[in-house]
Amino acid sequence: MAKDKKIDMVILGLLSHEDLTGYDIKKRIDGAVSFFWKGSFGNIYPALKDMESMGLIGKKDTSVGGRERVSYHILEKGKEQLVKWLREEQAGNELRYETLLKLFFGGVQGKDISIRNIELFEDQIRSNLTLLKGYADTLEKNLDNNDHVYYYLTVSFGIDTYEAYLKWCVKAKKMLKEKIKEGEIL
Amino acid sequence: MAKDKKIDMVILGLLSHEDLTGYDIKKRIDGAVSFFWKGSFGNIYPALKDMESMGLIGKKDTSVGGRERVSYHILEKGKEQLVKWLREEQAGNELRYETLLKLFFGGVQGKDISIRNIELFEDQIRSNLTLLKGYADTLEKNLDNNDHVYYYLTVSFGIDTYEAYLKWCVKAKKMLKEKIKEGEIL
DNA sequence: ATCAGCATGTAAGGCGTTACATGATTCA
DNA sequence: TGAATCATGTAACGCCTTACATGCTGAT
Repeated sequence: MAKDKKIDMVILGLLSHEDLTGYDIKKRIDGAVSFFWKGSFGNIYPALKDMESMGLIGKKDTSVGGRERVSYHILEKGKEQLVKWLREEQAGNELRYETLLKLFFGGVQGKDISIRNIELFEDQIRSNLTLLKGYADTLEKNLDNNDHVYYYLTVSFGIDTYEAYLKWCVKAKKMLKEKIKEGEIL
Repeated sequence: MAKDKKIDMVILGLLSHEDLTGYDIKKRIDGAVSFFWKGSFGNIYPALKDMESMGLIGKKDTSVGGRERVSYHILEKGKEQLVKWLREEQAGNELRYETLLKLFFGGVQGKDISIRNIELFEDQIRSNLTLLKGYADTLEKNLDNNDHVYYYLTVSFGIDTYEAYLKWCVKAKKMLKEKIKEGEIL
């Protein structure tokens, strides 16, 4: 009974679709997954090693010329663990919004800083939104592929929430401009 | 030049409003802040100790009877650090949505599990939403207090995004029911 | 020739969670 | 009397990030 480390689940999930190298896995995570999960090499390679030794995944040397390349594929035991995790009726959803933290404590200085922080957040969200819409366009084209439906749903979650964020930004800036009256310095 | 550990900023922010014990700080974080930031005793007490030794905050024994009690208050140097952080034009906003991770890999088994996971998410969001609306009601009553405006904005961020989540849940369940045709087992 | 991208990995350090350990007070 | 809440803290462990270290290949 392993401990269900989340990066393991991400890797198993990706490998359930196709064989991948550690480097590939990183690229996949940095793609459409990145807005709801992250991974790093220092994270991925050790996980790969562990799961291989536990018999969850298998490896194959796919080196080309002098360039080292190790591809991993999922094994039966790995698939079982993946499904077990999917069936568990609990999910740790966590957000850490430094922007909100700063806003929460915005009162300690002038409102300009808070407005500026919201604008920075807006910019960040807007560019993420563009990326997500790009993914959505591609996915929409073949929703007959079951897997694409699942991908599309996560992407549309991102789009919907980011759009809600942007609406909130407008409202928040307006409220700060109207409601905060300050005889402040700094 | 300290390292801007986020829990330090949370504590400095809270102490900028009122003197608090470690226990109080935990309670504050578990309140309206909890949906965008978390903290634990094993996190808070050491941070308090460090910041006291660095001269960012001061402590006072406020024991009552035999019950030990240490209250902390913010010092000038602590306030400077807080403001410095607020002015930094970058914010690490991170979400880790296990629900979305599970959905992303939903294709490896039947859609029922994915629908079930969305329903569980919905329940979780709905009860959080009720709490947030409670906070919002209280805060709305005196928005003449500048601090309350800031609190209100973070709470309304939560409400707006949670409402967007719920709308997405309806859409996602519908799409899974319509689009996924499976001759699958298990 | 050089730079970007492919490719693998380790090491140190940072941060946080969980569990443990202890004890007082208040209220039913 | 016992449970809940107040209150402080430590220790072990787990996980991840960052930086480092190395080397090949393909395109300009």
